[in-house]
Amino acid sequence: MFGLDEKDLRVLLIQRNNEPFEGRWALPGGFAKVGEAIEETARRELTEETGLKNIYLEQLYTFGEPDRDPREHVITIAYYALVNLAEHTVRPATDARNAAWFGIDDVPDLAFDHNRILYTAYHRLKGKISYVPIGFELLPRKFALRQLQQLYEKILDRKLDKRNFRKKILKMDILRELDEIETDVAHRAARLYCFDKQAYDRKTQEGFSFEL
Amino acid sequence: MFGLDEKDLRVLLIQRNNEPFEGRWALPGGFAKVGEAIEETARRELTEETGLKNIYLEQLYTFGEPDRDPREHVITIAYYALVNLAEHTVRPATDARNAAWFGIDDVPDLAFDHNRILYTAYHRLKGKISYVPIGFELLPRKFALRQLQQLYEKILDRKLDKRNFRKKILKMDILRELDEIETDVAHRAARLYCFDKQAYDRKTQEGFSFEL
DNA sequence: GCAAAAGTGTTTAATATACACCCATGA
DNA sequence: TCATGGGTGTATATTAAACACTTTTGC
Repeated sequence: MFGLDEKDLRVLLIQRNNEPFEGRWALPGGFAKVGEAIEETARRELTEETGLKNIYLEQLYTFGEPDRDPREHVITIAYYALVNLAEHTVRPATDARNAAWFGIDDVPDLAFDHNRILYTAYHRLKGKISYVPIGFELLPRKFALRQLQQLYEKILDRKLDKRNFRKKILKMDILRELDEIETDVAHRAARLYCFDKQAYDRKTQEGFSFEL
Repeated sequence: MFGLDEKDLRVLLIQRNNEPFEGRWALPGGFAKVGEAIEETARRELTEETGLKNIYLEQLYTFGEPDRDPREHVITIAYYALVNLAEHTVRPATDARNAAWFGIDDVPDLAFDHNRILYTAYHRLKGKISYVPIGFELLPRKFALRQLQQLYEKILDRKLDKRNFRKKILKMDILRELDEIETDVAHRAARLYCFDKQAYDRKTQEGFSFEL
């Protein structure tokens, strides 16, 4: 689960309170139930562990080496989720487990092969954000272009030119310019925009493809 | 499993001789063993059903809706494979099951949700072939540029300009020009090339990225 | 000699890149 | 009044697209 705050791309980790790897940080997750669609399992676990519903969720990859779990052969169908931290509060599970957001560059040694899973997810996010408009899932519904640009800069890990970035994204015609501006900023307030999914879907059907 | 002949992109199907869906065509596959890495399962099944080894194999997606299989809740971790039909002969499994190559546009109603799985695989192939050099897996080791172009035309399902295509692919410097030409063709023989994986890997490390 | 595909350059349009200043606002 | 980010345009370089003829070879 990825979230974005003013500074960093962050990942939600949960501290294990059972063996194996007791005390270690790990990705949130749990076991599937027979008769439950696997995406439902992912959503259920997500809600149980964070209280979040209706957020962006996508299957990542399935990990099935026999020694991933020291107890027995466990197959993990990994999903990743995107959430905007400004508008969703994570309410950790009731069962006393410690949950925390870690900056993507400050992630410790995790339980099992979770560092590898996380790396795979970050890699996917990095690749996908340039050709599918999923970045908006990490921002508040109404955002300034600066926020969008910083999001891309953080995830792609390189600087972008302000004028070129604005030109390109606005020319796509998939942002709706709102009659609102930022509040509570210590400088000139920026105009707010929101992602226009209808426009995006329509244009996509007509052959348009997002690219940044 | 995808293969390419002179005419078409083809898919290997196997006719079921057990319930459910007895007599229907289906994607090749089988059950995983506890203690076996899932990619190993895929490779083992591939070899058992076709005799093929050492071919390109990549995890596709995991399908886990509870009603996919009328008998019980089965989770399928789908892989797709690419093979060049000119240099590999498919030797169907010994157990009397019928196996055949179908043109991608002539695939019948398959067992289970296999049409959906196949569609997902085709979609992945179509998307991936433009930015990862996996197309070469479908061609003989030595090939003419015409063959490569036709491959792209078939998979992307649109015509490409001959001069522009050649310019672009040759400029990448990832093909090695061989001192050989085609034989047994009823017209002027074309120069043969092979994919230079070393060069590709080196250039990739230096920041190059394939795109067609 | 003819059918079939190989091989080859140039022009034009579109897109990407590089780059700097004035403006509005809150502290 | 100063610090901070908002907002804007142009020139240049790069890349993509469109387009047609001559050459080679086998039959």
